[in-house]
Amino acid sequence: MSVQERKQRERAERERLIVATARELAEQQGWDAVTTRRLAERIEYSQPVLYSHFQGKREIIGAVALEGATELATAVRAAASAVEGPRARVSALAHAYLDFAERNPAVYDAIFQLDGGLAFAHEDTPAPLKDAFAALLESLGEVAGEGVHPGLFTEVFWAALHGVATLTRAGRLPPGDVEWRVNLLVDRLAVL
Amino acid sequence: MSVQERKQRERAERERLIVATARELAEQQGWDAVTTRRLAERIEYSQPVLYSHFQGKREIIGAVALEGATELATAVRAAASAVEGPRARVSALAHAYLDFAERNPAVYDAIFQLDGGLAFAHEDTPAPLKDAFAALLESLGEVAGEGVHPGLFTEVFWAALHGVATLTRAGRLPPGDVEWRVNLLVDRLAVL
DNA sequence: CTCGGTTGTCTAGCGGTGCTAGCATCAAGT
DNA sequence: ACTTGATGCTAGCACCGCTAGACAACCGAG
Repeated sequence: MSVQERKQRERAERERLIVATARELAEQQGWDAVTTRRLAERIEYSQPVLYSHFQGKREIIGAVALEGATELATAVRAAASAVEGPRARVSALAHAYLDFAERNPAVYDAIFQLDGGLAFAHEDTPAPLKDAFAALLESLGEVAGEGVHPGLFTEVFWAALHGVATLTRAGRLPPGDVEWRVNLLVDRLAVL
Repeated sequence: MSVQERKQRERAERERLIVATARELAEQQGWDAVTTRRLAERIEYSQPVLYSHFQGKREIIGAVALEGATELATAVRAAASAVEGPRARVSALAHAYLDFAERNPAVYDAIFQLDGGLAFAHEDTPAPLKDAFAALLESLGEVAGEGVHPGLFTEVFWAALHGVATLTRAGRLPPGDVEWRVNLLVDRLAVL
């Protein structure tokens, strides 16, 4: 028994190594550089080993996305709970969100831009993704305003943050003015 | 002279054919299906011909993006000028924008998601892109509110639309409720 | 302690990608 | 009519995601 357990442990360990290496490589050189060959070389195994853990590259991206979604949820909750009052909370949430996107661009892409084979907005959406949305909802639902469904309000506020995050990073919006943009979104969208 | 002119005309015609075919193929089967081989076969020339018109695939995507940006600007202006009053104008603009993104997903990606080698938010930004932003600014600048820079306001409003458009299409937001989302954005962000 | 069988990993290769070197062809200008 | 230059083609490079099949290492049974 113990032999099989050890092997299982080692296998799980190697799987974590694959995901961590893929993430590292993506952050360092972009997702284009994350090829199965390079990834295999970095973990010091041959290519087919990757396919004994994941169905394909898409599933590896998906694994990075789930890991990232968990961290995003944590970051958002931590920021929101660190301050008092709805205005400060929403503002802190927005900053935490944009900060995460800026500091982990590859992971953010894995979650929201790339095809990781993940389902969204269905009942079979993976838990980390649902939880990340829940983390937003916890703070944003409070400021939806009367007669506005908290979930729908959260979606719109989130979409606005997402737009700012992606357009900024893609060079479509000039950097800087983050503080200003967040203030505008919070002041106008949130009902305090 | 006339011979050279004819050749130049034919060459320009072929370039248009390449861009139109790339766009068509992308809309039909997605950008992944737009390979240089398939594209060459569709225009009934060999691959290297593509490279006598464009530096590479990226530049072809860029050409589709520029064409799309021009159309987007036109669509936005047409929608805005068709109605009276700031509220209706901004609402019409938002609908036109989201409509364009939904009906031309591949072109929208070429403009805003893919790497077409285009510069944004610099002085050497291609004219069609600057003009598309200008089209937004014309209507949105009016409702920025006092003390708020029209350009910065336009960027934020645009980012919100972009977020809604991309998240919806990627399945990250449930479809439907478009009317509702637009109303929320217009009512809260715009100062009427 | 040996021996089958299973389990795990690797080498090699398939069809595809973007891109290019170098050759053939054909038309224009002398 | 001949040369010359432009033009498009064939063939091939290095790389991609992915997989079949060979091979080695380890397990439990006798």
